[in-house]
Amino acid sequence: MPVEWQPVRQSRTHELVLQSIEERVFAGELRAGDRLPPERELAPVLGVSRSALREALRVLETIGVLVAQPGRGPDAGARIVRNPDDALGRLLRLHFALGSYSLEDVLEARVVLERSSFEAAARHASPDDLDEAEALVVRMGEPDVGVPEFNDLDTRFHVHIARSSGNELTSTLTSAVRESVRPLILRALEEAKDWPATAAALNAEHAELLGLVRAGKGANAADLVERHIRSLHGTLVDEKSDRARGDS
Amino acid sequence: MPVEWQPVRQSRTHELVLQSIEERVFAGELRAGDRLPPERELAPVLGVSRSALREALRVLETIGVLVAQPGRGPDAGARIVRNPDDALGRLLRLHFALGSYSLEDVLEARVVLERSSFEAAARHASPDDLDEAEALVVRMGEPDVGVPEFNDLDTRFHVHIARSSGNELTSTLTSAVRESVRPLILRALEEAKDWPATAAALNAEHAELLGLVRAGKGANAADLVERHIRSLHGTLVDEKSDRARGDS
DNA sequence: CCCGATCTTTGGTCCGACCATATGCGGTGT
DNA sequence: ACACCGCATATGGTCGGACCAAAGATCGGG
Repeated sequence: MPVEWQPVRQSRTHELVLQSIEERVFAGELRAGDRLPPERELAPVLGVSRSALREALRVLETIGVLVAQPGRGPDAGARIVRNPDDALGRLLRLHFALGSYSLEDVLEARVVLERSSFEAAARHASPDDLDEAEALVVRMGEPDVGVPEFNDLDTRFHVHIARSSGNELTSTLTSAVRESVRPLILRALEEAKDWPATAAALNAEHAELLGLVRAGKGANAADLVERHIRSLHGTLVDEKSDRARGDS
Repeated sequence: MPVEWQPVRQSRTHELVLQSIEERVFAGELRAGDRLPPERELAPVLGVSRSALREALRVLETIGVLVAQPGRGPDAGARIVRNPDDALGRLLRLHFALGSYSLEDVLEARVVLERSSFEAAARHASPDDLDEAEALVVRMGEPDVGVPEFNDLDTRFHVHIARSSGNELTSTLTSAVRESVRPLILRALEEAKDWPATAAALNAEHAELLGLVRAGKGANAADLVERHIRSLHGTLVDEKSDRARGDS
């Protein structure tokens, strides 16, 4: 009796439909790019109403496994896709907002994931990847960048490095985790005392990071990105407690 | 022109509803435990049909942010909750099945996450946590455990350590990533030549891991869990290529 | 042969009804 | 007074049918 009892509640037909479609995915019968039959055909085949079917499809859509387009032609209808990033991002954002994760948890996760990303990027990144990252750093270094754009570029820099590490999963996770704290970072940057100096300091680290990756010094890059992230999150924690005091 | 254009397509009312509810969550107006108004009340307030509202609620439910129960009383209705684990697990399982992530990606992610988990657990785990982990290892060591139960206990051991690391986010990620390859590991174990020997070997490592965590030797535990995971995934890769040859 | 109006397919929405479930209330018998 | 049984009610879940909107397909006219 090691496992706790858990509610059996089945009934809900849209879950059965979901299960049925999932099985096809697991069995490899449904692959990315495949089209599902039109709702009006599939529903009676499965023996459910169109509403129930639609709720199952909506679930698959939020998971990033399906997209639907009205109209006619090869691109219309419900298609199986692989787009986990938005789904994961939304999931983490909401749960972070609900307090499922503390800021410290996010910090540690970022450190762990991005250390790995930078280490792998130092080995696997292609010249094109590095050039693109370079362009982001250059843009961030220009004096006219506002806070929102800087935040956007910063996110893209970190995510881009993760992407060029060659690991889709960790890059997706990195992107999602970074996204989940984006509003916090944005507000922290907005309230920085001396914005140009802050931006310059942050971007100097970006340039150094990129240099280390380019030189193949993965271990050094990992250490630096850990410091980079920890210092930024340090200001966030202060910010958060400030706000807590202010709100109370 | 740094950012790519992206489709504007709004229209879909259930997405607007979703956005509206999300905003309340981000603003802190909706917190875990809160109840939403009944669908029949909320829909007209938002100016949408009940179906559209329901599809939005379904999205929130699959994200693990909402649960709904029929009936009457304080537990009935739609409630905000924090249950990211199932949602994340399903997401990764499906995307892994669709080939969004390679087995190597999952391997690296597991290594990175679990190294961190074991290192943190060596510092933060409570005696109760360790005792529970101990019970799992003991059970895994008994000779009558079948493959499915062993796989289940193994999963729970790794997830339990992650939980006791004190980091909700990495433990959720660990659990989800481990879940996504569960069927593969299950099949690999089932096809092991000498199952009792395999189980004993694996569990010896579990016992050693637990000992290191108990002794506070986080770095050693991290190294060992990395070897532990890599060796297991090594058999998985073989298994997968075997199957690829067989299926072709 | 090209262009535009119209048709057809397909997802998106709405409405109204009914079903299933679980609580709350009230009546009834002891 | 208390226990039990059954009905009312609130709530999510499902169903069926209708209509709307988008976008390629089709066909007719120039």
